[in-house]
Amino acid sequence: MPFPMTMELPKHYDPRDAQTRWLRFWNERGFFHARPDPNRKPFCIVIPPPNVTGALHLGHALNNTLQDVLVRWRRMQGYNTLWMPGTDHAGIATQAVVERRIRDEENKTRHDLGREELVKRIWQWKDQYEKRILGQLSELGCSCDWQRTRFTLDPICARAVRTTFFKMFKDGLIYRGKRLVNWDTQLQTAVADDEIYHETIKGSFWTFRYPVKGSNEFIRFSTTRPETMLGDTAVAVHPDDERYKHLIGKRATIPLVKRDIPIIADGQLVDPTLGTGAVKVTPAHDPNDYACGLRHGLPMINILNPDGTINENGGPYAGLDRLQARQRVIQDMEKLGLFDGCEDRDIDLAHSDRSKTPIEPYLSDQWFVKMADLAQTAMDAVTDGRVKFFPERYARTYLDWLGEKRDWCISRQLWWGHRIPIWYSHCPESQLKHAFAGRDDVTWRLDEDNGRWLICALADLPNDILGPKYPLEQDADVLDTWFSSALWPHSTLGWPEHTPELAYWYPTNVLVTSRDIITLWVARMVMTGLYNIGKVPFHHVYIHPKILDGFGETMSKTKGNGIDPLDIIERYGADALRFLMVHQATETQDSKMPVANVCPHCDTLVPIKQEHMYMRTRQVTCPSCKKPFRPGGPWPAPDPELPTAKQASERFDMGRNFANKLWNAARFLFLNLEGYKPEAIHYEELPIEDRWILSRLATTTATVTQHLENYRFSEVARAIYDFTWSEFCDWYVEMSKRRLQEPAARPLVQRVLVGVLDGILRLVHPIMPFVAEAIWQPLNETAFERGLPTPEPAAESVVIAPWPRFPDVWHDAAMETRMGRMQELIRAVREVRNRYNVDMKTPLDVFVRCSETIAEDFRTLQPFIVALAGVGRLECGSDTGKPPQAASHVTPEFAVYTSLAGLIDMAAEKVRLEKQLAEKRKHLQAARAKLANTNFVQRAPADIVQQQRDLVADLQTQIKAIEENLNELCQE
RNA sequence: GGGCGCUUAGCUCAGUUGGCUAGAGCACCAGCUCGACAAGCUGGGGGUCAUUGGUUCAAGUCCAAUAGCGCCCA
Repeated sequence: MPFPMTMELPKHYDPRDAQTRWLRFWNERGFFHARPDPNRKPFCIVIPPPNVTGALHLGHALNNTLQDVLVRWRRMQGYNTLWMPGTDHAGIATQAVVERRIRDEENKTRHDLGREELVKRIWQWKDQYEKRILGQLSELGCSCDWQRTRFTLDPICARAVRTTFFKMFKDGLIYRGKRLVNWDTQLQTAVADDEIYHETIKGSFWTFRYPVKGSNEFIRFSTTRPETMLGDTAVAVHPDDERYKHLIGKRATIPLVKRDIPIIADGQLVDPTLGTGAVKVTPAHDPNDYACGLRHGLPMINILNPDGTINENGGPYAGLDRLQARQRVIQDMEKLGLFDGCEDRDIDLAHSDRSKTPIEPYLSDQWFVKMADLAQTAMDAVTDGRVKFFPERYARTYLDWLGEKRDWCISRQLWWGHRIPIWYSHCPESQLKHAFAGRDDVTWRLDEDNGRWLICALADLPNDILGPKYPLEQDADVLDTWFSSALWPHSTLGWPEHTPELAYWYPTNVLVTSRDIITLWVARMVMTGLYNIGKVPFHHVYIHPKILDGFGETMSKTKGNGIDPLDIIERYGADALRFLMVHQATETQDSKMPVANVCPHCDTLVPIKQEHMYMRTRQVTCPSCKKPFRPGGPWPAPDPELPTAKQASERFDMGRNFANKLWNAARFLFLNLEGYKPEAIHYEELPIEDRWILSRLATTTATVTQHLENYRFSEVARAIYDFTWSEFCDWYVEMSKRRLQEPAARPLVQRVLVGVLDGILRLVHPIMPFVAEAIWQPLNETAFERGLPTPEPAAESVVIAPWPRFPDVWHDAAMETRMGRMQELIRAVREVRNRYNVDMKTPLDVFVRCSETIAEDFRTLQPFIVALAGVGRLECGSDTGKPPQAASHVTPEFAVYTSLAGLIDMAAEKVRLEKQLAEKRKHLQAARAKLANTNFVQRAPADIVQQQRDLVADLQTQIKAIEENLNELCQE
């Protein structure tokens, strides 16, 4: 061996080793920490803060990988890059999880524990999960500035929340009002519309009668919720319904509570063709009735206590649970002879996502933010282009929702969250003026409904600040989580302080999120950003697809079809996970990810079936080793008898294999770098193959950069993968092998190999940072000075290496054509070899008929053709003939004859050629038909027409050649 | 009910502004341990681009309708 090995990498890439080693290195060097520096261009992303409710899932892996790709790329481009990490307290979700645990483990409610103790417990939960989540992000390779990690309840965020509330209150944007809310009687809080789900249950539809006052008549109506009769304040009929016209304006009596209510006409609420055509109206307990109540100015009678029992308005039914009350109401109406029957019916019933119990529509006091002006400013920001959505169509979701300008209910009856900074007092105003004289951090307004003061303050007010006679009472509720999330882009940067960070990085550059929170979160961030700062929070919003399971269902813990990113990292490596995430991030489609259980005994992947979901299957037998295991799922405890499977998906093979391929390409280089000397390359002096790979490298780099700019992540992954594997490894590395053995050629090919690898590592780093660094570091030891066209000392880490850019002139279409021809020739010979089962050790003689120019090219490339196709004799030229007993392959530019003396199967060869001939003739016919069409020739662009003409000529040549070959075969 | 997507090879997906003989990974078939890589190499088979109609010289790509699937809003 003329050149001894210099350095040998292990045969396989070891993701675990790379992850631990380089993560530590990056953190030690502080690459991810950023400080404002007016001399540099800023780039900033704030993380969509994950909930501390639970650990991260694959959706988070996708979301955060894409952010990290952008951040690592921009950092390499020289931007002073800040990725702000943090977590969200997720009010109701987290409180519900902790409450449920306490119920399960200690059989206690939050009321048993008390507010202080419950909140303490939730903080413990938060600490545990925040740590877990940040750890997961870190293992994923996220290059966040960990020193700046925020939490939506921490003092910095709290100050922003308080300041915003105060400002809005002062500006009259926050008010107290009644609202029909979705009441969760178990958790005893209102839940948002997006926190409920609908389920069809078997219910009943009862028909009753109310006597009409001052007549012998009755009015009949039907209901699925008889107990709400206690809160009825009207009976409505359709204004055009002849059956009831004479009753409109009269009154009916609710016998159970002896209340007289009007019979009203309402064309919106009543469909005269349904049921009896009369509808009881309970404005305080039904959304449609509520709207009707507003239209007609009806009283709204709340009949429920917060726990779902009937309150004092229910008269004799007070204290009963609503379902008990329902039965009593039915019985009592029956006793009165006013019950007219009951039928079964499927009812679409809203349930709380948090407690899984049925929702009660419930009229309660809540705090609201007026949306009219705020929403308009946020809409303007998108319509005038200050905020742009990628893909564009999502702007519509945003604008449609904001356009409704529905006031935002911001109060939640919870204990976990930002307490509403409002204190109540019944004191005379003079008392307030006296107590708060000269203070601009306190403001108040009269609550006219209750005749008391609403006092809002920036800092907590002591209860006795108004003196012993007027103790202050703070509102018990907390703010909607989204209120603090809405401030995230500026609160994390230190607002309301005028921090250098805020001045430097706000507005941030892009928000990366999923489409389901465009309205809840994105819209509100824009509103508050504009309101507090006067500038949009970010210029771009990139909406990425969702990852579904193999059956097209969203992954969730309850279904047991989710995958823990750490399972994937452990099995395939973080790079593999990241690569797949980027590869899946296409513009339009959600992507399905079939999930499998990994047999804990033999490591076989056993696909999850739909019937396994929701823990319906407790035991699966491995089809391979026949041993039983428990499928992965949200099991409450380990099974003492059965091991539980981890989950995986074969889809990640692609990423793992790619990382390994890149690793091995590097491994090959390291085995061949002995004697490497950095030196500038001179493009004009390079041989074809070098110019070709540089052309491909330059093109790929430009393509990747452009796709990144447009958030076309999938294309980025694809371009890098194809270039690295199908061009660099499959062709250039193979071609380099002989040159490395030639002392004269070796220095140059080493430089190009190193230079291209260096470029690949930089391109791949945002997607697969660990493998990139794991190669970059040893490369720094063997080839510290490198790069094309002029070598330079390498950066100490690929993380801070400059993003590649190559001269435009390197892109050379002609060179790519020439190499393409060589590849086709080699493939043609290989195909013959495979077909006749001739191994590579047996050289085949090859004859090529082609133009002199092409022949010259082939002669130049002859060493490669010989090596890669296993060619013995190679003859090319315009008068090269077909030897006897040869297989042929015809292209528009050349015909290849591979000599198969003694091997050829004439009949099989003939069949093959005839099949080809038929195909070519078919295409020729199609192309001719096009050209025969005068419209085509006249109206299509000239180059397209010419293209067709060329195609016809090519096909004719090929057909002629095939025909000749066939003739000759027949004669042989 | 309103809106937004999707339907391309057995599976999972690409296919930028209409201009190819429609691509990839996995799976499948055949061959290969040659000092980068079997997590690999070489070659192969496999598609009425959901259906119908329209626009166009030209449609997987644009328009409309139909069917199925998904999401968001009410």
